[in-house]
Amino acid sequence: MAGSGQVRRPRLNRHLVLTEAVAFADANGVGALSMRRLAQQLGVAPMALYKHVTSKDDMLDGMLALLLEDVRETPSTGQWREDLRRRILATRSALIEHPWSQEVLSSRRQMTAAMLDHLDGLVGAMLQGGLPVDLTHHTMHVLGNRMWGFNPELFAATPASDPSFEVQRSALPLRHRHLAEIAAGVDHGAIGVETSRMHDDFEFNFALNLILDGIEEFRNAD
Amino acid sequence: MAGSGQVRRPRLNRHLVLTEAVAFADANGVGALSMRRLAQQLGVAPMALYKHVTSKDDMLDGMLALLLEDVRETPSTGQWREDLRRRILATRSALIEHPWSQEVLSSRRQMTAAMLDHLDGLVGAMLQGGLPVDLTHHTMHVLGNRMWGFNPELFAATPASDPSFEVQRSALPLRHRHLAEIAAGVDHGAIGVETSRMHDDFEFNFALNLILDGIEEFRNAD
DNA sequence: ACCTGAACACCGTTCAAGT
DNA sequence: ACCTGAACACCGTTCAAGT
Repeated sequence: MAGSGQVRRPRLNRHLVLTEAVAFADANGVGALSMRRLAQQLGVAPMALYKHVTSKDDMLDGMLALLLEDVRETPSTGQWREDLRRRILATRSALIEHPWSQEVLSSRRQMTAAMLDHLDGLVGAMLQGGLPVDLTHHTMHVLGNRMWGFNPELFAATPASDPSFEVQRSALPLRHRHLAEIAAGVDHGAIGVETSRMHDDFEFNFALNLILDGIEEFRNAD
Repeated sequence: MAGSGQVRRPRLNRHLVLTEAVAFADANGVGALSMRRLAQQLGVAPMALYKHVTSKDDMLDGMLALLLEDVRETPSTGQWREDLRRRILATRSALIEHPWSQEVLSSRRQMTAAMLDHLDGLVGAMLQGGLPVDLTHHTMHVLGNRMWGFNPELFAATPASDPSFEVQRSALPLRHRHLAEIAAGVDHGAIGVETSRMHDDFEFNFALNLILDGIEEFRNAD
């Protein structure tokens, strides 16, 4: 007679765990999302989840990947501004539909494959639309915050001491050609902490001046 | 002989708790910051903290307020672009010096007094520099992400059902004149959920077009 | 007024065990 | 191959008590 949670239990798998986790976070917020509560909702012992997800962090990364998957299906028009606008608005819609995603995104310390795929799609839209490489690079920085809703510089700066840094860099051309292409523009030798900070500062000021100049023009046109 | 943690204990107070919490988060990240560990570092029982801080959330808000205090001291030049640039760069420096702040900011669901003070200072710099009210309003939205490092729309949208909404709104003119001034520009009757979403959408697209137009100009000038 | 100790209801994750 | 139960080392916060 106890009608608590799910009655059917259609055999767990990663996708089911992730979709259920997304639904739970949508309904109750990430703060309330715990492995134990999610397991209970799935009518399963807490440790059953760990067969399909290596940790809670892995689960959170998987949840974000789920959101970004939808965005990747945005069709291409061949015009970079229109393509870019559509993709960015699609990303924004996804993040707004799942308000917890912003908080989760800003707590991640590593770029996941899903995030890199997503960025690569954006860069691809610009390059295929004929935008020069250097301007494409700048544009990614200008738009960074506006897509994710947080500052990507903070985790683009993978410390050089991290051994996974070199692996990630060498793997770039294979999975993310477009990212590799704009990275080649700045990659003279190793990027130290100082250099990378200088680069970030440059990009930030570029974006800031762009915005301020635009506003000033509006003002003078009035 | 056990040299664990602090030896002196100069009587707890709110400021001491907050500065120590900031130092702890700087050193170990917010993930590692717990009431128990902070108490241990201060050489005090966990519950001693609760005399100076009402909850962990209150402590996190206090920590952010501490960072924003420094920014408020930015001197004024009378030129809105220069004043704005300085304040934004000062904010950014503060957030970068304390990397945990972005994550904490994006987990807050309410604007605190400290955040409103900060925004009010920015709006004040623009209005006093002669920028029209409506353009000042737009500029705040364009710059939103770039200051905080996340999208302020998400928590500017206080639900109308929240009783504290009206209180906050009526208290605005007293503490935050400049914010009240730009709010008056859109505040025709109550702002429902639909209207506020439409407004956010408009601001988002305004910012996006501004950036894209700026980039396009760079491209053509090449 | 300020701090303590024990307790409550939680966490993520391990390990050995079940089927 | 997939799931369970008990256990470990944690959480934030309450309450009654100490000084």
